[in-house]
Amino acid sequence: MGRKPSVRPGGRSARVQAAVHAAVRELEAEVGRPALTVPLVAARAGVTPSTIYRRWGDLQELLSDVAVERLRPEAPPEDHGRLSADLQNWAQQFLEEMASPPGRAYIRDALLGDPDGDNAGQCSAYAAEQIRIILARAAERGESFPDVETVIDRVVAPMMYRILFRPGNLTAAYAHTLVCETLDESVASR
Amino acid sequence: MGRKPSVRPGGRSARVQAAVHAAVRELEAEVGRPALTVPLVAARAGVTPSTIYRRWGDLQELLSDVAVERLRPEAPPEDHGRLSADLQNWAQQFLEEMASPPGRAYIRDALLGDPDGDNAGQCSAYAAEQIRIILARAAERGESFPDVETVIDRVVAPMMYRILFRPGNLTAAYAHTLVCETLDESVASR
DNA sequence: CACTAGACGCAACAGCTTTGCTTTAAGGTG
DNA sequence: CACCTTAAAGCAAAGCTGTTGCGTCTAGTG
Repeated sequence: MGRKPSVRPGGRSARVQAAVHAAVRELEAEVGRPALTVPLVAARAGVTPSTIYRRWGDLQELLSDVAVERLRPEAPPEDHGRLSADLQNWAQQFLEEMASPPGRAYIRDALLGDPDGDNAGQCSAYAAEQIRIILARAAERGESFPDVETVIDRVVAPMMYRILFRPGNLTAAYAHTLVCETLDESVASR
Repeated sequence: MGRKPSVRPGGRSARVQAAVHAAVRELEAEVGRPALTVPLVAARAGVTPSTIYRRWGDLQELLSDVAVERLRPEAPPEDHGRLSADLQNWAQQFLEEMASPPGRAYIRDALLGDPDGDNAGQCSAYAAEQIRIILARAAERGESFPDVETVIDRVVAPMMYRILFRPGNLTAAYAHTLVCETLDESVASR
């Protein structure tokens, strides 16, 4: 890849990057995603279109970048004192966020303009990190707990699959069930 | 939506649809996906570009249609006489097909030009149907078996999640483990 | 302080996409 | 079977997007 993060961190390039990202977010809110075009974004950002084409390649890759940024969790998961509560809470928030129309749009964007699957990997890493934190807390408390991969396979993956491939029918109860099943088994296996 | 399947089934429309789909497949093999353009496809299909734009909207939606067609299973899953063998076999074939570079490309295309998530739903339905057949056979044999949703959550979803979000590291052994865990539990729960 | 290299601006061009209008053909009706 | 209605395809022109070569500028370097 070697395009996006290798930007000459402090200076003109950084300003351009920030201006373009900001322009995308503004215009997305103003005119809607389908009406976005590279020249439009460029004009808003005070940049020439060719700059965007050279740095990002096309609109999809740019949107992919912005989407990943938006999918980054802003804070570590809340601490409710118990693994089950932590995980239930996190899973339900995650589902709510990701299953909402804007959430879906971001996921799709992140996946789409992403030839190397780098941005998608980033999204997955965000979720994994949040889960790691939750499980680390459980470890400190002396609770038994599953490993990160198991939680991803049993909780995150099913939710994502449904979000992407089966629009509709996504309830908090579904997340609840997934977490319960995962934890029951992890306890049983000890 | 009301664009694709509502075509006036028999006649010119159908011929055009077939010609365009065929043109996409041919050109995809000849010049590669990134070089595909609407005018190019139109020329090969013996159609004017505006026809494609009016019927499909843009190249992505057209590719999405073609991709879904390619992801449709050609035959019912093989019968190996035992649920575990049937499911193991199917899961490994599925993973191999979907995780391959062309498989990934089709999945991405199918998801991409798909505003309503209609095509994605179709993909999911294909997999569900194959699983349903496998489980129905198990039922006939008197074996205990999980339900379709469970298999999707425990086997299909984790594979798809990894394919989409974590490029690399997809082995047949992974599919094997997923199936084993799913079946063990379903047996234990009886 | 001069130097090098990467990034942006500018401008022109090629090609895609859109759109109004016309023509064709499918399916229904008397 | 001929006619009528209507959806879809052809055509052509206009607008806009995406591409590329070249000159300029800024940021890091010796």
